[in-house]
Formats: sequence, C-alpha cells, structure tokens
Amino acid sequence: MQATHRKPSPRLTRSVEDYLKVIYHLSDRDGCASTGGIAAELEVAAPSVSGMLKRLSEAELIKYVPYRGVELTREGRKAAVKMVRRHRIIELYLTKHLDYHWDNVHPEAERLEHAVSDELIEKMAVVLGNPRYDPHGDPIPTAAGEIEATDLVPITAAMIGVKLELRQVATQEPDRLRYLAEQGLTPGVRLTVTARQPFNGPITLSLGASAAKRVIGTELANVLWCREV
Amino acid sequence: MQATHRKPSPRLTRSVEDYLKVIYHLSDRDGCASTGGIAAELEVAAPSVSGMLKRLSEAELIKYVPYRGVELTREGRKAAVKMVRRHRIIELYLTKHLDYHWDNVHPEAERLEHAVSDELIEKMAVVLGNPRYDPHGDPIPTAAGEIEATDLVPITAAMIGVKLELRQVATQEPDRLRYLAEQGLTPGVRLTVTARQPFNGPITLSLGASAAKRVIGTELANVLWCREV
DNA sequence: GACGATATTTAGCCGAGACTAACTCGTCGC
DNA sequence: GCGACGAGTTAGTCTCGGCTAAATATCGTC
Repeated sequence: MQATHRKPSPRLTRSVEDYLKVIYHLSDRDGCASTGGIAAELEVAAPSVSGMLKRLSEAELIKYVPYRGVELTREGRKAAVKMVRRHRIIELYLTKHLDYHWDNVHPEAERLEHAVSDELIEKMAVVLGNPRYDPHGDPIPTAAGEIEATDLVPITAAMIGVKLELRQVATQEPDRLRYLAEQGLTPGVRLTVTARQPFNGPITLSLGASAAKRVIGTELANVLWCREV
Repeated sequence: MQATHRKPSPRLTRSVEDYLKVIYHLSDRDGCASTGGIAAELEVAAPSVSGMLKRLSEAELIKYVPYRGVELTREGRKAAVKMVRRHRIIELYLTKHLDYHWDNVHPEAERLEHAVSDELIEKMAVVLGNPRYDPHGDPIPTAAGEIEATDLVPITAAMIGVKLELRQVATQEPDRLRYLAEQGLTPGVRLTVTARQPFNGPITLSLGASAAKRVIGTELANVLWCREV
C-alpha cells in the first residue's frame, strides 16, 4: 500500500548510482547483469554486490531473483539513464570548454556525475546546444529519459567496399583513444573496409576524402562501430 | 617516527573536507573553532563533532585539546585552503560561464568542490584568467595555498564622508544577495556613508557615480565590507 | 569557594557499504 | 541422474559518520 503512489526522490547515494549505471550498461551489452559482472565492473568483491542487490531490491530499483539475475525496474532504469545523461553531457562539456580530450575526460566525469544538480546539467546542455552525442559518439539521453536506439555494426562485421560512417568508439582506455585519434579514427569520419585478413587478422581501411589507408588489428577494430551511409 | 617525512595524500573524505573548511572559516572569523560552532555550521549533533575531531587529530590535521578548542595543523590548513580555492573558483566559473548568479551558486559549488580534480580547477582558473576574487568579493587562494590578507572594515564601522569601495559581501543567503544586487550593492561599487542613525539605526549611503541614496539596516550593513580608496 | 548553567565528551547504538571465510545453488559432463 | 565445479549467497566483521542519553568539565555568579 505504500509503494505505488509517489516518489519523493530522497537522493540516491553515490554507490547506488554507480550500481544502477553498471547494471544498465551490462544489461544493455549482454542482455543481463550478473553478480560477478557487476563486481568486476565496480571492482568490489562479489558479496558486496549481493548485499547491495538486496538493498536495491527493497528500494524497488531492481527486480532481483537470487542466483538468477537482476533487472532494472522502471524507476531504476530512469535513475540509470539520468546518470548516463549526466556523464555524457559532462564529458562533452569538459572537452568543448575546459580543454579535456576524449582520452582523459572519463574519470573526471565519473566523479562529477554524482555531484552535479539537474539544474547544472541542463545549463550545460543549453550551452552545448542540446547535443545528441558525446565525444565518443555515444548518444546522450534526453532530459525526459529517452535514448536513441543505436543500430550500428562493429567494423569487424562490415562488408568490404561499403561506405561507412564511424559513429561510436567503444572504449575508455586513454592509450587506445589517443592512438585512434592519431590515426584519424574519430566519430563522424567516413571510411570503407578495403580488405580483411583471415583468422581474425588485421583490417584495412580507406579513410575519408583523402582515401588514406589504415591497417588495424581486430582487438582495436572491435571498438569501432559504424553505420552505412 | 612515521609521521614526519611524507604525505601520500590518500584523498580525504567528503566529511573530512567539510570539517576542515568549517574549522578554517570559524578560526578565521572568531579566532578559534568550538565544538558547538562546528556542529551548528555543519548541522550535525555535537557528539558527532567530538568523534570527528578525534579522528582528525589522529590524522594530524588538527591540534585538539578536549574541552579547550581546536586548531588546524599546517597540513590541515593546507587542505582547508585548497577547499576554499576550489569553492571560489567553481563559484566564479559557474557565474561567468554557466548562467549562475551570486545568489544561487553556493550550494552547487558546495557539492562540486568535493568531486573536482586539481586538474579541473586549474583548467577553470586558466579559462577565468587566474582570477583573484569570487563573485562575492572573497579572495581566491593561489594554487600554492597563499591567500590575500583582507584588511576591510564593515560599513557599519566606516567613518562618515570617507570614500569607500565595496569589496566583499559576506552572506550566502539568496534573498539578501538578490536584494543587495537590486540596490546596486555588489563588489567593486564606490560609496560613501552619508549618515548613520543612533542605536544601531539604519545607515544612509551615497552610491557610485550617480550618488544615488540608499538606506539599509545594520543587519544587512554588517555583511558589507569595504576599504578606503 | 561552591553552585548552577552551558558546553563538551563518553557510552552505546545504527545503517551503509566494504571485506573474508564458509556454505549452497545451478549446471555441465558423464 | 549424480558429482564436481564455479558462480552466488550467507555469516560475521570492520570503518565511517551519523544519532541519543548520560556523564563531566568549564565558567560565571554569588
């Protein structure tokens, strides 16, 4: 009788926000989130996760069947998407206005996202012109909580010869990001796969207007998501 | 033998940062910080303060004599001044670049100051041109931890007829700040006290180039700090 | 110099969120 | 259909930073 009619939003703790965000991302990627997966992502021990899942479940932010798995409730998803919006707006703001780069902005955003108010996020969004993508090409959810469904393929799965646009770079590792930027592989660039070696061998790309060649290994190629143009 | 030769800076908690900052401000204002004063400022119960003071003392961030009082150590003061720098840079940044105003910027800065990195603060400082004062006229400590000694008098203590510059507005209350701004009483403005009613009565000011008159009560006048020009 | 008012500390408690050690469930191989 | 193994949970502990109630110290007053 007390659970259905209101939400005073008593401000979630930093930890809770982190768990929700990770559950959201893992569900998105793998279809579900496991205790072990969450533990690995947050770098905590598995029993800590079990404990938190129980609390989140009581707060009705997740649906949790022990030994089975975990799923966000509507409210939990809302909170998670809000964190994603915060994170991506902050990343974009820092790169556009405060001399951060796509390879070092992640940790700063990771801390700020728990401290900013809704008001500040919306002010940043206004200054940025209500942007739709962050520096890595990830879509920014709207203030209402809607997020664009991405329909991208990893470059490793693209057909040879098809004209592609690089849309998303799915890694946070500074070294890789720096290397990719040096190679001109940033969101928005046009490219075509011109060759692919067998047995997960390197992929050859033809890049942009200059048609410059690039050869990259599959490990790196797997973080490059494209769409046909 | 373990205390004198290094400081790995294991990153203070949010609470510790808050306590140090409050102790710094109270010592600055009253000459010393009492348990009760700290408790009132942080809106926690007195025993919570006692407990924290013990911990801070063990961490050698304060010198603490039970029942007597508390004083920052060199290291504690350094940490406190760093928080002051953060707070004031953030306040100025938000007002200059993100459409905040001096009457609503304080709570936002209060949360952000615990989340930002040194790097972000220095980037903000660069964008702001290494500013020396925040929106309320408070001096911003340097990155090295030096803070300008202010030698100001409250307008209630100023002599009649002397030309003054309003330098600092020492309140955070939104209503008061809004009212003062409406009256044109913001840092930098020139003014002269033209009359003062007895028994802590209102003070009459002549303001800026226009010589406009303003009458304000002592309570408000006490937050206006000036220097002779 | 004793007394009462006020400030402060101690004692004991709680919840969040982490940990390790030990137990249990689910699943896969035979 | 039974075991074994790995993933997940329970049990028990810890620290931080709050709280209330009760004890104690300090200080101003007579």
